[in-house]
This record gives sequence, C-alpha cells and structure tokens, in this order.
Amino acid sequence: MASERTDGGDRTGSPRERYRAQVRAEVLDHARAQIAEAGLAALSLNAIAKRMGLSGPALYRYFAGRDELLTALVKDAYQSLADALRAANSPPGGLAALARAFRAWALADPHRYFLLYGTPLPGYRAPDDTTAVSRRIMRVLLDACAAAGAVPASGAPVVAHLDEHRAWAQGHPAPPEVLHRALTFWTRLHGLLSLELAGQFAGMGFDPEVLYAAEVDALTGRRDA
Amino acid sequence: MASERTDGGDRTGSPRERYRAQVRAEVLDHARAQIAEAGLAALSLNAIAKRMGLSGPALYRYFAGRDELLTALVKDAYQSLADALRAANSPPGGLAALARAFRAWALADPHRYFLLYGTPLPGYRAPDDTTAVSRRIMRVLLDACAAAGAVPASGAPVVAHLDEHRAWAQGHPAPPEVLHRALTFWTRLHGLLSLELAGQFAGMGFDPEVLYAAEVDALTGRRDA
DNA sequence: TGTACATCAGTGAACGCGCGTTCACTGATGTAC
DNA sequence: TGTACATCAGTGAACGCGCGTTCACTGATGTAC
Repeated sequence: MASERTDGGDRTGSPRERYRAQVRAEVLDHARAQIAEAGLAALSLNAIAKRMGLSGPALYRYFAGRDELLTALVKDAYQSLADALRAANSPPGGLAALARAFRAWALADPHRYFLLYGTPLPGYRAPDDTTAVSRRIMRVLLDACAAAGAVPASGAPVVAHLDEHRAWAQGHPAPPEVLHRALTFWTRLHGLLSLELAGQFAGMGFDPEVLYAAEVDALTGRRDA
Repeated sequence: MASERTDGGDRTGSPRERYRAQVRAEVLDHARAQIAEAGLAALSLNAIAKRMGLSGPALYRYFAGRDELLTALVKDAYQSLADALRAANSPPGGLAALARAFRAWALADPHRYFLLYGTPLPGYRAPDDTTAVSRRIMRVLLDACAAAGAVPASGAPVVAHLDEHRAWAQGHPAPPEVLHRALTFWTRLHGLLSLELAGQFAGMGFDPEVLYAAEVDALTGRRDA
C-alpha cells in the first residue's frame, strides 16, 4: 500500500541498506495501520510480522525491540504533525489556519494523536531525541504567535513567570506575552481535541467543530459577541 | 488500609450481603491502588486477587469479569470527582474554587483522571449508567457557571448553535452563553491538566500551576493585564 | 568471468510470562424445622 | 437447643491465548580475489 516512501536520500547507500530502510518503513506503515484500527495497546511486533507475511523474530533485524518501534512511531508522528503545521502557517490568518490544520491532523488518525498527547504508556519512556523533534512543533507555534501581532490580554503574574522561565522557548526572541499565547493556544486546542477524540462529546448533540471554531476565534482575538 | 468504607446504607442487608459489599469495596480499593501505581493497562483481576491473598477465580464471585470491574471503577471515579467539585462550589468565588478542586482531584491520582478523561481503552465500552453519573459533574459545572453571573464574551455563532443543541444540559435553565462558558471551563482546564499529568510540561521549566491560575483568571473574567 | 568466502535476512522451535476465564470441588456459614 | 439441609465463598487445576524475546540454523545476496 503506502510502502512507497521517499526518504529524500533514498539514492545513497548500498542495495542492502536501501532494502533495510524500505522494510523498516513498511513495518512502520503496518504499525500505524494497527494503531489506527485498535489503538496503542494493540501494537504488537508479532501481529505486525504476521501482517507482513513474516515470522515474528524477523522484525528484530530492523528494531531492537518493542520500545524502539514505539520511539520510531513517536518521532515519525511528531515529524508528520510538524510538517502539517508548518505547511499551514502562511502569514495572513496564520494562527487560525494553524488551528484548523491541527484539528485536521488529529481527526485523520486519532490514535496517532493520542500516541503523542494521550495517556502516557506505563513502562515506556521516550528517549531524549524525541523531545528534540517535538520542539520543532513548539517553534512553529511560537513563530505563528509572534507573527500574529496584537495579543489578547494576559494576566501579569503569568507573564512575569514566563519571562523568568523561557528556556523551553529555545532562545526565541518573542516577548513573554507571546510565549503565553503560544502555550494557551496549545493547551486550549488540545483540551477540545482530546475530549472530542476520546468521544466525550458523543451524545451531547452539539457539533465539536463549532466549539473549536469559537475557541480559535477567542485565541485569535476576534470578538463578535 | 482503606477498607473501612462507609457506604451509607451499610446497616441494611443480611450478614452475607454486607460481607459481599465489603469485599467488593476492598477489591475496588486494590484496583485503585494498582492503577495509581502502574496505570490502567496494569489492571488485572489476577494481580488484585494476589494482593488480597486470594486466588484469581475468587473475584468472579464479586465481578462478572474485567469489564464489570472497570465499569465500577469508572462510576466510582465519577462519583468521587462529582463530590469533590460539589463540595468546592460555595457561592463566593465558586468557579475559581471549583477549578482549584478539579486540579487537586486530578493531581491526587493522575491515573484515575486518565481513567475518566484519557485515551479510551480499546475494546471497552462504558455502559449507559456511567454516563448518567458523569452528568452529575456537568450539572455542578452548569450551576456554578450560572451563579457566577457576568459572562465573558462568547462568539455569536457558537451561542446560537448551543441554543439549538442544549439537550445535554438536561433541562438546565441557563442561557446559552452560560452553557458555552461551562463547556469552555471544562475543555480549557482539561487541556492544561491532561498535558500536565501526561508530563508534557516536564523539562519546560515553568510552573504548571501558574499557567493554570492564569487560565482560571481568564475564565472567571478577571483581567489584570 | 568464475570461484570462495563473508554477510545477513528470515525461519521455526522454544522459553517464560501473565492474562481472562471455566469447572468441579471443599468447607464454612447461615437457615429451617 | 440441636439436627438436616441449602447456600455460597474460595480453591486448584486447567484451557487457550498472545505477548516479547533468544537461539541455532538455512539459504540467498553481495564482495574479494
């Protein structure tokens, strides 16, 4: 199916290395499909192998174990989300477009969203290089907030606090109000998305998209009450 | 440990019925402890039985199976949260107190919070009577928002939409702006809490409580920028 | 171009684990006369 | 108060399952001379 993966530098490397990269990508594809169908808990090396027509132990040629597969999936998901957000962040109305792209990405594969932002897996600890990838997303967000200009009012205490603790912004030159806006953007949209994807709005009757749009309006400073 | 549970009507029933209720409660206690330590995925009938000094099959006298245990835990958690929120909702400054109680409840047992609002369990579908319990929480929230008076600006479209789809409010007489405020209260605080409990703020340096307080201020209409 | 060797993908059997769940059974507790 | 019976809590053995992971091995693919 989706095994035609262009990793950019596909041309380099010996035939064996290229083959390895291709199979690794195919394993990830099947892992994604499995997660999309039955959730994270259903992820299993043996099941993936069976789907690929391989025997279980064969996958150990490509991943040291379950945890390494998970790490690869997490990094891949962060990468995918970062790409989607960056593509959506075009200057006019950037923040609103960003928010819509965020929701679209989440709805396209809810389990993948939960892989990143859902309940942590007991016993799995993401290695440091995954957080490096996740910082790309924060950077896109900060850039968009900085470009969005006029900032809705922030309380004084939180602004002072964020001015003192801005290491996470990785040297971004934005003023603390923008840092606060970026965090708020993230947490508010995540609140709506995670509840929607978890089915908490099911049966309540209203359309989650309308609620989401209202929150985006509030975040981008539009007030039409 | 916490096996001294006063269920209100403890006095009624035959000795055997009282014994059954006590053991059922003890099983739930151990299940909670197990979840608190290692998360939902670690929940296992056999492990609970072992902890209680019983054999695995013994628990089938008290729960039809794993799903019924889960359902009992979910209902119990909703009950506990509803009680905590209701206790905190005293008229002056009710909403802010509610928000603080919500966070305190979540921090006291993160895994229990995720049991209610985290990634859904694959293969488990909560029966209808659990949603009935969850509605108690919505009612507390609606009451508090209705009592809080002056409403921050809501966008016109979402207010109209919620006025048309207000079945979930269970006949609550609040105007649609209040319904929107209640939903926003829930989703924004959940956004912050779920990210904090999942460890997404770890290593970022700032204090999640300050961010939370700022969001509560925004929700209660305080503006000191 | 052809042969000898090294590399490495994939197999099948096996290990130990813990899970949920069933079943026939024992022994204690409560009930009826 | 004492006996006969029914109820029911808990046991231990067993079933089938799928998991992650290891190991010795086969056979194909690539490499060096």
